[in-house]
Amino acid sequence: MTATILVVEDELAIQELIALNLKKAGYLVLCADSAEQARKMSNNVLPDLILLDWMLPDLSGLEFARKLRGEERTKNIPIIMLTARTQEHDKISGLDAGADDYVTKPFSPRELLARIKAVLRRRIPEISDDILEVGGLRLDPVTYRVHAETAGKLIELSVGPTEFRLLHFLMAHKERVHTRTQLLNRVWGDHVFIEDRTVDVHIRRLRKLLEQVGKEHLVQTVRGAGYRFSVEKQEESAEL
Amino acid sequence: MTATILVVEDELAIQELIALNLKKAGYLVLCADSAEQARKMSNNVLPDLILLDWMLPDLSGLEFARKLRGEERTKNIPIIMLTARTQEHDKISGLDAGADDYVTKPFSPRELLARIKAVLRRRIPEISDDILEVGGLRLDPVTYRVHAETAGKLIELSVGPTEFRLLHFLMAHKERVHTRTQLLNRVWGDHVFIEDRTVDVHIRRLRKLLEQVGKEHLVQTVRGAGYRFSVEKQEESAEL
DNA sequence: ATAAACGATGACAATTTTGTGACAAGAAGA
DNA sequence: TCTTCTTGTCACAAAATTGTCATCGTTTAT
Repeated sequence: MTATILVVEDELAIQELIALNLKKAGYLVLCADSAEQARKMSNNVLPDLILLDWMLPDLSGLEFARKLRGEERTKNIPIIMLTARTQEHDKISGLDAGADDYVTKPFSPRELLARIKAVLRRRIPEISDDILEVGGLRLDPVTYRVHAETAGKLIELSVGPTEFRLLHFLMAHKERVHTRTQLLNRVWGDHVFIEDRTVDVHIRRLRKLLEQVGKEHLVQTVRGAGYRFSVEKQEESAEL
Repeated sequence: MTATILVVEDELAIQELIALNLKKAGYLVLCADSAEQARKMSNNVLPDLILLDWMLPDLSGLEFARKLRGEERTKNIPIIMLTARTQEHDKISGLDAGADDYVTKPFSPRELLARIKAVLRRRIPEISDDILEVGGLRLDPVTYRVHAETAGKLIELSVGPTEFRLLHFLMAHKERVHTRTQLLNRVWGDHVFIEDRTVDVHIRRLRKLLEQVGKEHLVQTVRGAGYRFSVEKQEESAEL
């Protein structure tokens, strides 16, 4: 559960404060006060999360984030941007460059910690190529096939590429509710500009497929939140 | 539980003394010896509490407090005034400017610490994604599910989005009374324009759900104050 | 005791959210 | 090129949620 966090911040007072906070919270902390130094550090140790100030002496935090995202080794490390600016366009370009979250100065250490926790918790393990078997469904990422077991018989479903990825993701993270935006980011990709409602349509298509084998209950709607792949029944509240 | 405290005090000896004490008590400390310096610091970091000397070289502590109160980001940070004067009218104008408490010099570190603790205790903690289990209820923010244990059986409740957030908040801050306005701010959001009474209705809906599993006693009314989620039984008012 | 304040409750209409079929643009393949 | 599939968006239908109100029951104060 302990994670290593790399703090890139050139104002030493702030750097120190953050470091203290993080250490108290049980994280391992690395500090750098420039992009160059940060680069060197991440050559040796790959942190679990990077806390990155927007303004750095040698390179803008934005550029640095882009660099990190560009390299295979570092591209999946979550980044939290620390920025003094509050303009909307900055938010967008910060997130666009791959920041997972951002915190504007002045920030409260308490809030920062909460966000760090949130990002780390959100960190979902990479999807592997393992065969997934959940709720009578069997999905094989290698052969791209989905089979359903109904009454002892195995039936293959013809799933389109997108539905396959969607189902794959949902099965890999079953029981957990995913917002439409999360699904777009994880299944379609981080940078797509697609309507949230599109997810609904694909969920619909997925359900249609699962209907053929009587498994449509596996994909559940959580009103106001998102969707969930779940083996447990969705409980009807007893009526009054 | 650890909090960040900004100490604004121009007498270095005192500043140091305070800082030492606070650090010993496990707080994170930032120091400034002028309003100007304090302002710079609060551009970067929002402390959980500000310890503010009445007399500063550049600006009176009073004015500084007013400034803090005037800005959206800082207006909710509790302030403890440190003053050498003991006149009643100073107390009043100090509190008027938004100080939550004040301590007169000379003070005992023990007293200062006690007051700091008291002020910080009022602070409402953040909500996290942890599973909450209270009074036979189990709420899981990740799966968006609420289960109740009745007679050894687990029953899932179908909770709507708002009731879910409300229940989440109440459970996260159990045993504490929340006014309707506080609930609106924390559950609905800060800037909504919704009637206070609406909270009643949602409390009612929540209770209705909990009734199904015989847990309606968990949500209690505190007349004239607000509502409370409590495991302890509501006391029968013993008359005097 | 009576009035005033406060909270509980049921009803309801407006709004929000989700389901669903259709469609056109594009991709892939023959 | 001509099909065939896939996919993102839209419009509308269906369903659930939610804020407000009117009313009623309780407690508190005068």
